[in-house]
Amino acid sequence: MADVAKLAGVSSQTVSRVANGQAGVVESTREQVLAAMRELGYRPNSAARSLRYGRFNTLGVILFGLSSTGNSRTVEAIATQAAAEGYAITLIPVGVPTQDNVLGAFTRMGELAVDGVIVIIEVHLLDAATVALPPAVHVVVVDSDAGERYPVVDTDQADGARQAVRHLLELGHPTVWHIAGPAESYAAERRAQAWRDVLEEAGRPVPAIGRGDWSAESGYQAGLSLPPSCTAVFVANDQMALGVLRALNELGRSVPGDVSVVGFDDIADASSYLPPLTTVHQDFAEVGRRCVEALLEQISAGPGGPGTDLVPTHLVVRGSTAPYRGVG
Amino acid sequence: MADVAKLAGVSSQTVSRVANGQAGVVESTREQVLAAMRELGYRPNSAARSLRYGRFNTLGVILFGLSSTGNSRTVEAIATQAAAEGYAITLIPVGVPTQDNVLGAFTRMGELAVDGVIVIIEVHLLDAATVALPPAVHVVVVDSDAGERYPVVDTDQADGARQAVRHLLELGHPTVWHIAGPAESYAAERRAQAWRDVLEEAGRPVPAIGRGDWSAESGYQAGLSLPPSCTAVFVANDQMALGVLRALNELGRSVPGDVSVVGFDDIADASSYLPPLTTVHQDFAEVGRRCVEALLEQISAGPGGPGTDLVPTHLVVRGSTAPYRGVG
DNA sequence: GTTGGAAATGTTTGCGTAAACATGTGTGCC
DNA sequence: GGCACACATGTTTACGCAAACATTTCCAAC
Repeated sequence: MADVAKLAGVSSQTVSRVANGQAGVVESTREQVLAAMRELGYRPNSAARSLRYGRFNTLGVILFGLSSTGNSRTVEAIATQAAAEGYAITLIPVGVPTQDNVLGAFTRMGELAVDGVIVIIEVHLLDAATVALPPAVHVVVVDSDAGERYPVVDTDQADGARQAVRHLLELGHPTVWHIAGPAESYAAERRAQAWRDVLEEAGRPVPAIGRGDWSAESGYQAGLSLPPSCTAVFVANDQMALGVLRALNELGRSVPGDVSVVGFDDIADASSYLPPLTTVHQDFAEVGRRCVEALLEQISAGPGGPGTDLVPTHLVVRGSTAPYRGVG
Repeated sequence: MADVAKLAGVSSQTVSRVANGQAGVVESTREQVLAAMRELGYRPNSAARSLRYGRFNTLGVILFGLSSTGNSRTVEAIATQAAAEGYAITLIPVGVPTQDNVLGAFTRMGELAVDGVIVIIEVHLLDAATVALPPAVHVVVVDSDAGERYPVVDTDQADGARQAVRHLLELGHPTVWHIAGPAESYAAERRAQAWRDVLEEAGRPVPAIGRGDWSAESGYQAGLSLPPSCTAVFVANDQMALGVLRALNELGRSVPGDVSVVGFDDIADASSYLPPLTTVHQDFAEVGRRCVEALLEQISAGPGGPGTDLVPTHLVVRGSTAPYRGVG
């Protein structure tokens, strides 16, 4: 900056004024400064800026993996929204979700140049990590049950699951099987709980639950274990549903002729499955948007109380569900 | 820091030494300082650190979208590798790939606190943006043809495509159709070129090319246009291949009985398609790893020359390809 | 011609950190 | 006992920027 000032024949303060577009600089001076900036390839040092202002204009995102589920779409929405608000996004991936790793991520985040943190992570791991999170850091949690400690933005998992199960019951199926996500996942548990609730409310038998790890392969394995009496399955995400479709195909049971299948997420590919998958649409973009909003609100206005902001879901009916016509 | 120093009854310099784990601090003093740090919830200000050191320990990643193809896996690998090296990742998403937006991203990146930039973006858009990128910023490009200006890390697209097409020819198919990605994509063009080359070398007819936009839906559309004479298709990515499988299913042609299909990417779901997809495996993690390595090398040792670092691919044979048995 | 005041520009200062240098404080050796 | 030397700790300074305050310049009104 000093070099620019010297070349333009002005003080560094004037350079600063020009750089920030402040008023009170005469046009001719401004021109000279801009010319000098160009000549020297000057760009402001954001570290010094941050130091001066006490803010980084950066948000941190702690997450497990981008490959899984809709995480990547949420992150993308967060990044887009943050960019629109003049913030950058810093990613802290936690490879294997051990407690140590999560603690490490929080510690690292504490040392990072961020004004706030969005946590996309299962909360039981968060418990232990809470201690490590500096109290001054603002936090918003996605998809978790931290409602008592932090603001939470979440998809309305329970409602989506209810819609899915009711849809199958309305088609006449005597009951609905369920292939859940990992037991450690709060989202998986809520979907499973809603499934159970609807069945019990309707006075239907509650079949044994299946489990997968969100991957198509695990859905395939779980699908192979479905009994012949099963005519309707609610699968906790689309990728596992893909595996279930494959399993049913190998078992010689047609979808939706013999078995109806509903997924969850409405990923882009779901409409191209064989058959196109009936599934629960999640608005990942909206979740990301609200996260950023809530976090910025918190940063500017101080910590808002905990609480949960639910983003609605809706069922998308495609070709994988059909009326009940008896056990094949 | 000053508060910590006062509480511990030492100078701020000693606090600094403790914080950085430097030698030359007696155990008892160190204990006191650490205690004071804990009590005050002290955490070092990274802006000041960056200002002092002239480095940010942050890498920027410019990209289109995380939802597409293997981008998210590459980004994840980049983030993981960077974290291992003590660097954080800042994401700069470019929503719609217009030239303006790309320029904007580069400008923003120039103002951001990053030591280097990894660009995951088509290079024809990069051309215009090059001007805007400050010369002092280190750059590594992924999956593009910037080989003459920047170091490039890339999957060996051409070799992967060759393996795919040769596999189909070896199965006895008279020729191989191709459904390519968007024409603007360099990766898509290289895969298409390799497909054409292999057919021409083998003296086979080169059918008209199909096109999609990488999405399953576009693959479905392209798949519907395949002529009855087609017995083998090489699809430029797995998601489009999923759409092709659906199209062939609707057309009443069996895979692999009537038509063999090969994809590209080997995404996790591909093994659960109906039938499980034969595809070209890309090592996204390795690409991410090498990117970070190359960039850090550049940062520490000065600009390495341009050039391309190719990550090998290999064919994974599953259930979607079978020997030729005449036109169904 | 002087004076007042607004506008343009310059100077000082501090943000939090760590390198470089300066100052203690003790230990061992002659 | 005195001296040298190693080691622990304190003081000064600069990193790049911008707020706060200080100064200069210029014009208008009398």
